[in-house]
Amino acid sequence: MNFPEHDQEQIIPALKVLGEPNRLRILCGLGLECRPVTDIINATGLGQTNVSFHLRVLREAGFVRAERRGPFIYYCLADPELLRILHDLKQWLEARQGSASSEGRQSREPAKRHSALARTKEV
Amino acid sequence: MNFPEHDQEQIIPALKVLGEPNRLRILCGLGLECRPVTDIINATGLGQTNVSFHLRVLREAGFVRAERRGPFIYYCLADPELLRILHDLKQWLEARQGSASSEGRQSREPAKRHSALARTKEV
DNA sequence: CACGCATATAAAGCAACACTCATATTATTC
DNA sequence: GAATAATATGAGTGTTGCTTTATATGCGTG
Repeated sequence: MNFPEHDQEQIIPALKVLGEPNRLRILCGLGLECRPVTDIINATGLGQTNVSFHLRVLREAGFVRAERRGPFIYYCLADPELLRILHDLKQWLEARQGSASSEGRQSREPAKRHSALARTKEV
Repeated sequence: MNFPEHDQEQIIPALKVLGEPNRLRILCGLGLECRPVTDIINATGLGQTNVSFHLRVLREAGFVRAERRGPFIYYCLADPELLRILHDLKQWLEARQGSASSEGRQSREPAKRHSALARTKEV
């Protein structure tokens, strides 16, 4: 599978939106039930203005829907299927956690002199 | 499906790493083939230092592997399966694009007086 | 229609992060 | 081992974006 730039540009805004802790918290906190903003404020402990800000971002990205009922505005997950995708990502990360031979740097092997034969080594 | 905070914290760093355009470009540009840094620099047109910076982030996040071959350091996708997950996300976004009744704001309906019956309306 | 509650918007402050410049490290070749 | 190529690291700068303070809008009730 390959991933042309056109497709990349399509998913980047979504990744940016999802990559913010408070925003993801709000999103996942919604679950399947619609909730008024006040509930979200209480559940997260964030400021009203801040929640409103993040909800706007989530709304404009199409992750949540908003509908007014009387004086309240209820927010809902636009499509619970999104959680499945996030779940897939989590699974993948967990799976990699075990098999990651070198998690970034190191490889504290005895340096293994460059013998012109063993020309490949992890960094 | 629900998504506890513990799981959220797990995927947020990954989302942050993937949500940066140049980084995603580097990652997807790798595809399945291992490439020396110079190739990446040429392919992307980014500065050497900048590419090196992003490669470090990708490496520490476990998205790419690095191995030295002589004077070059080759970078590889750690697991092509990741592209499948990104592809899923793209599919989901495309699917939503069509069905998104209100893409953020508006709903320019005739305001429909709050008749105590029709108490629900999109925002 | 004035008041109160629920939520949104605007503007300003501040922190995180991407990018660049200068320099260091590691490996190869002569 | 000095010179050169490939890549990494560190410090400084600018931008993006989260947060907050202040204010506005919309809806229900008396």
